[in-house]
Amino acid sequence: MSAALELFVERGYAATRLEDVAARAGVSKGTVYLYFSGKEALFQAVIREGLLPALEQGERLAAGHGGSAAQLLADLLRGWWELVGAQKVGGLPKLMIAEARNFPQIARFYHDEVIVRGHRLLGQALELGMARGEFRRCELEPTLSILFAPVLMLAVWRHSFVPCGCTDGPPEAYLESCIDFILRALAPESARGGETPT
Amino acid sequence: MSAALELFVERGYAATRLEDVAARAGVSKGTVYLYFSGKEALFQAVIREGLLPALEQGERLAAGHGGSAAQLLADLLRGWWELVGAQKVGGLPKLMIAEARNFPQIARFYHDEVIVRGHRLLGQALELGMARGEFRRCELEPTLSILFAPVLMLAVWRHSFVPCGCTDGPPEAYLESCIDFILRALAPESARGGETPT
Amino acid sequence: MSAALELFVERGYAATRLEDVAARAGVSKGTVYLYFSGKEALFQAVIREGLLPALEQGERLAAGHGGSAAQLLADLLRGWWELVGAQKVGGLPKLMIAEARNFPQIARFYHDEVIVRGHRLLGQALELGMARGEFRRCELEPTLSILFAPVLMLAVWRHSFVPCGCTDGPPEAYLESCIDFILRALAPESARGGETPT
Amino acid sequence: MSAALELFVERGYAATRLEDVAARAGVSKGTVYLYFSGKEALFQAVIREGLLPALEQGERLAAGHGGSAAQLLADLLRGWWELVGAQKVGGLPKLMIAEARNFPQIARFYHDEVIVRGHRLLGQALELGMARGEFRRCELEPTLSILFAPVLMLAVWRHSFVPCGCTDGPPEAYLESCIDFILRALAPESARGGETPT
DNA sequence: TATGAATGAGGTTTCATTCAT
DNA sequence: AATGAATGAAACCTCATTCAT
Repeated sequence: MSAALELFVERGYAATRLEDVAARAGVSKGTVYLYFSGKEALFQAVIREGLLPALEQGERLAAGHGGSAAQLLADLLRGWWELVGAQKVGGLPKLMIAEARNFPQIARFYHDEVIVRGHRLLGQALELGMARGEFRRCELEPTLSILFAPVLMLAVWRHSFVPCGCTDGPPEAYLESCIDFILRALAPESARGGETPT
Repeated sequence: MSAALELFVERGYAATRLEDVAARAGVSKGTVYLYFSGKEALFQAVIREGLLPALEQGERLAAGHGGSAAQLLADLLRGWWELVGAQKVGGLPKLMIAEARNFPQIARFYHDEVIVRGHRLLGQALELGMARGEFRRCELEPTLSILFAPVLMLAVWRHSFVPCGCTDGPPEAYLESCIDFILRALAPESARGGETPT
Repeated sequence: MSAALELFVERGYAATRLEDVAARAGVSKGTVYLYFSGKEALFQAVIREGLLPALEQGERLAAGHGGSAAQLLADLLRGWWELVGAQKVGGLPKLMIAEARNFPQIARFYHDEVIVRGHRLLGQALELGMARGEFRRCELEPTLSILFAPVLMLAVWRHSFVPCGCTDGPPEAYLESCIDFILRALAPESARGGETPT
Repeated sequence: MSAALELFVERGYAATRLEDVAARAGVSKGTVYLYFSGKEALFQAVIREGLLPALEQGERLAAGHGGSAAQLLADLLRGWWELVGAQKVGGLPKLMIAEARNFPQIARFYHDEVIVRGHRLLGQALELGMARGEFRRCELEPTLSILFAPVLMLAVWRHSFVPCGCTDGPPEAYLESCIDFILRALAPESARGGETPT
């Protein structure tokens, strides 16, 4: 499954040959069929079992957090990067983006069990911050999508343009820039001089 | 080429059959070979000729803009959405993310001619804002990647999860939330009460 | 389809490779898929279109017949042998016997459209003979199955044991022995001295 | 071997997976190879050891028979049905018909050791009847094939069309009809009024 | 210019067979 | 004696590509 994850992320579903997966896993082609009923089942397994452990760890982190909302938010983003973004499973977002329309069922699973659950996690930090007055009041849903987009894109980039030699895509060091950017955007209205002009 | 764009975006490169491209274009399979030497050449053409017109229009818009930097930035983002994100070419980012590693040459072209050039365009607005004191001072490159990520992700979403029935993906109205979010994050330091805590 | 018929009859469905069918037909493997959606569809076509023409001709023969019932019956059997048994389609009974359980739907089609219809044809001759007093009175259905069995077996033999060098399988001359045997068994009771002892 | 017999008869040689044979026999796949050197050897064993016991019993029955030739013939046919046709080995004729051309050596064995020997057995009854004047004089070989065809077909049918729901194929009750039919056809010429017309 | 029949390399999948345990 | 994980040859099927019309 680790070999399959790598190759699916590298090449996409259709361009990945089961024979290559087997070779990278150090077994023969037929052996793959002992454990997965076919290519699609292997894909499902890769998706389903890829991110759930990281999510659970994230939920534990949130539950045991004692600092400010800003710190919790920052820690969640840094934790996500360490546990997901910088790992092999960090390729899953790219993979799901690429294959969602070809596997709607799996896409819905990923949406419901990963994205929604991840938003719920970040949403707790956001609500906490708003309740405490650390953050300005804002709508939960669009804000969550927006604030997570840069760090998500960082992971997507690592598995698409970066390996092509386009190294000036988002460098990893910019994770801190993301966090800074996000926290500034969430700062309370009262602390600022004027409104945002359009 | 329009048919090819649609299908490549929907299904990815490998899963798109030339026969389907031909069928959607209303011609026969052989006819495709009269205009493109093969599948890869068709893919190249789709990528190369997809976004350049929109970029040029964006550059014209920037050149003739007379308002504030914030307005210019907002107009560029809105213009990108109207001309690119909401159009069929709005699927190109998803397509390039999915296929970059399979076509490194094309990825580099896309990076150099689309991404870098797009950043240069947005960068002008950013620099203008910093020079005028409308925006706080910040590093150009990470900030550009970060501020464009949410709206880029909006387009990517439209072509991956949204067609799978995951409708709570960012709706178009959230474009304005993006702009608001970005402008808040770019607001000058002096206008704010405290530093961003970590 | 002619090549497919030959090979299916020779080797059975599972042991026939599509590539061999293509080779015998003088085309390439892929060409088969232009005309049939797969192996099973090819099999269906072979069965469905194999015997119907011969049946129709048999029905025409019966309709225009003016001789005695015995002559009609004999002509039908001889005609069946010439048009079916001695031809390539004469392998279809063997094929259907071998594959019926693997393709129940096709078996039912064959039963309804070939066997039942064939029995109806022979049944006309039998009923005519009984009405005229040429044949003794007997139940239609078992008698039809019984009287057709020897000539059917002759065709089955030709495509199973005969090609294995078991040449003392029924030769074609034995068709006349069949007819003689059958007509004797159908002779009126009154013409005979005693009952059949058991 | 019992499991193999069932499955070979049901599905044919090629479509039978050794794994299914093992499963139906309640052992593992590897165990089959402890007793048979491979699939073909298993097939051979099934054929070779399937019908010989029944034949021997038939020969004993003939040796100890004291009744009329007609009674002997009828008893042989009834005995064959009970011991072979109605048993699992009754599927062997269908199996051999289907696979003869794929296994010519086995086909010749079956022909020499089963068919020829069976004909010899029936032939004794036929010769006895002709010598006694119970039966008309006729050529031995074609007559044997012809008279055995209906009851053979009954067994073949049981394993091909009947399991497909084509129940109006030869019902088993028709065994007696067969015997009646055969004995009528074998009745002496002198007992009949006229010749068989053609 | 446009077609579509034909091709064959290459993919997924099956399954007889082996062998260490 | 029995197992079952592993193998790889071979089958079915797809589809990019060609070419005569």
